[in-house]
Amino acid sequence: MRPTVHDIADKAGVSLATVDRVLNGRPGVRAVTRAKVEAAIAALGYVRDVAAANLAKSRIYPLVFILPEGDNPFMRELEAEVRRAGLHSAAERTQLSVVTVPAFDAAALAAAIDAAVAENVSGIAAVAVDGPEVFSAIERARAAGVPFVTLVSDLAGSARDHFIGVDNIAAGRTAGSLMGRFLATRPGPVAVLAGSMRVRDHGERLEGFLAAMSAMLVARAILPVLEGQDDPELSFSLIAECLAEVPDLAGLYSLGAGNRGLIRALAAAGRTDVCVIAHELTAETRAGLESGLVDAVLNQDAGHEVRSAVRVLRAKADGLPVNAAQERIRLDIFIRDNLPAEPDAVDPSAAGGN
Amino acid sequence: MRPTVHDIADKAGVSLATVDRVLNGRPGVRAVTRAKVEAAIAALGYVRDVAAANLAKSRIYPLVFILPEGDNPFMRELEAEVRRAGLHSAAERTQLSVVTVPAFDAAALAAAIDAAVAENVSGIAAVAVDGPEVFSAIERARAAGVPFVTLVSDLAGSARDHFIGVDNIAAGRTAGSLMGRFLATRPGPVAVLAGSMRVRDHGERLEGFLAAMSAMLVARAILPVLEGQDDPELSFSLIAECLAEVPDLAGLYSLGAGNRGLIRALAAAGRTDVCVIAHELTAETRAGLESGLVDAVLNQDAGHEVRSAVRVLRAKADGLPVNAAQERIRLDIFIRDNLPAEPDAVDPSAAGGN
DNA sequence: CTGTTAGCGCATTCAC
DNA sequence: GTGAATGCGCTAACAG
Repeated sequence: MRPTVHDIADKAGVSLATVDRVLNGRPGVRAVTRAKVEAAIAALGYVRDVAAANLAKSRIYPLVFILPEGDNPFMRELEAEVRRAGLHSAAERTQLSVVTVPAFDAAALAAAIDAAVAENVSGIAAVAVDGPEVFSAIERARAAGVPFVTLVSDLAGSARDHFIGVDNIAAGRTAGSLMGRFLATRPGPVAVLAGSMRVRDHGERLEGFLAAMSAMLVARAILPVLEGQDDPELSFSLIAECLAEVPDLAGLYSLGAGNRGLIRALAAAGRTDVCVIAHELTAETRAGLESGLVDAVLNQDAGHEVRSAVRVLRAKADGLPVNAAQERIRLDIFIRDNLPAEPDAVDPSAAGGN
Repeated sequence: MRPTVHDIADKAGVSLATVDRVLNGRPGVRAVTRAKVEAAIAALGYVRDVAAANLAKSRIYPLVFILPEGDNPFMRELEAEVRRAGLHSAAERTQLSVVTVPAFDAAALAAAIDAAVAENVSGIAAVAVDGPEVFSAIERARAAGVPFVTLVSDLAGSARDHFIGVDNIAAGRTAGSLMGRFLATRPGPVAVLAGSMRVRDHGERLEGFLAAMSAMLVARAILPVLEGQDDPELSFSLIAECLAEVPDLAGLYSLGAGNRGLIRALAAAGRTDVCVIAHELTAETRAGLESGLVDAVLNQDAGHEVRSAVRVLRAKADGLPVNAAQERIRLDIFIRDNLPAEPDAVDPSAAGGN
């Protein structure tokens, strides 16, 4: 049987309470006593039974996810994953909630962060918008002792505890590399559709993409970036216009959302020959892959991200270390042939996750 | 607060023990009493606290993984992942062990299965070899009440409870599709290196690959399959010979192991122009991607597979349902640009996993 | 500073 | 058939 607190209490010749104090780094223990207990812990190779600990402290951790509102399918999927995780979050003694704010709006995000802090939550995860208000709001949260993680789009240099999302520069590079290989020697310029440069993920993806394209053997013109605000309508008109103006367009990299509009414009123009690479596997991009209109989709798994955020925030709330390697979010590549089965009805009894 | 067994006992006007009996489907309860309790459970929307339940029944579940021996890097990684999972398996009250048997040897596998059953384990996961001995051994295990899952390579039609691994036909199709796109209009035949047709995953990958290649616009000759027995030396000579005999070889699909030999042969011949697609991200294939010798690697995450196997076997042992959608193993595509960071030192404190 | 005690939600003897 | 009592490993009042 593996050692318990009792064993270490016996071995150290102290009481359970004292063991608990040193185990949890609480004050009120003489240095010598502490040393004895720590020696016993080490000697017995004790590891705390987290389940039992959680059971005993029937504390619950309210965690809030702040996401952009609107019909960005990936964000809605993220929201759905939070709700899904919420179904069996009781087991981890967390209580998940979602707050939505206008997209690309730093002031609104900052206000939502402050509100969450005022509500005394145990942790905040947010899709970061770049802006000074956001930086200071994050600082206030951390000053108030509230753990904070950025989700999907990072804000390096801020006070956030952790970033949960893919390496967006590598994502852009991957897109560029695939685009180059798929196009091979075929001539023609490449267009890029972004949402907004106010979120860093879009900027980083563009950076990686340009780097990879410029490293290709075949030099290729990259048209000026189109900013579609992640809006399907705006994206539709931007792409439609681009297709009309650039008849020899060879490739299209969509590094943000608004893909519904993009696909509609391509279909309307009957341009199945353009090599299209988009981000996030949603109903739209999946249909695009299946119909052949889209060639590859780069994806980050929303479910993984949500679960990772929960784990990290809980760890931070408890002052425990997080294993960075474990929490690294992978960049998935999907083509028509490795599409996962359609996600079917949610099963609340589901646990863990891969 | 969410309802507990006490609440339902009160509501139903019975004792804790009775509640527990109906909760766990144990006999010794009158139909009327059972109905009352079930009504209370439904009314309160009770859901069992699994952590507390596990704590109470301090039972442990010995699970055994049966893997092929030898220096197949993917199998060794699988083994390492089992040990890694074993470090924090105490939390799930499981005790993991690994048994290795000669590769592609149905009789040895069957014997190992029987031995595990004799040791009275709570569950078995094995990389299945095709053969009648294996079928009957699986049947004996199941007859003895021991849950059984196939890992990596399935044995559909057998008595196994579940298969944990990728859809290998889709994997082959993906390889074929990528190969076709990467080669584009470049002429030349394609070679296929397999391990052995005695494991179904290799057969299925081949099937998918051939299907995708034959669906390509550009017809292309596929050379007869080379069987390298997952052995680096044998694979080396087969590939070296092939490269010598087929100077215009355009592509090479390695659907099994032995990639160290393959890469060595390519490097020796200086054939960086051949489009190479291989399986499993190991030190060899990673180096191949980085050096440009390998163009794409299809991967199944060994860590995910091990954790999935543990979850499924535990669920089966407890008679609980498994969420098939949750346990689906994805096929990862890696190219040079989306390679994950080198796995660093293992952190035993790590939990869960994505 | 340190120890005693009573739970957390559930499973399991053992009586009745 | 059913119920009372005890313990799983840990935390948290409350005493000393």
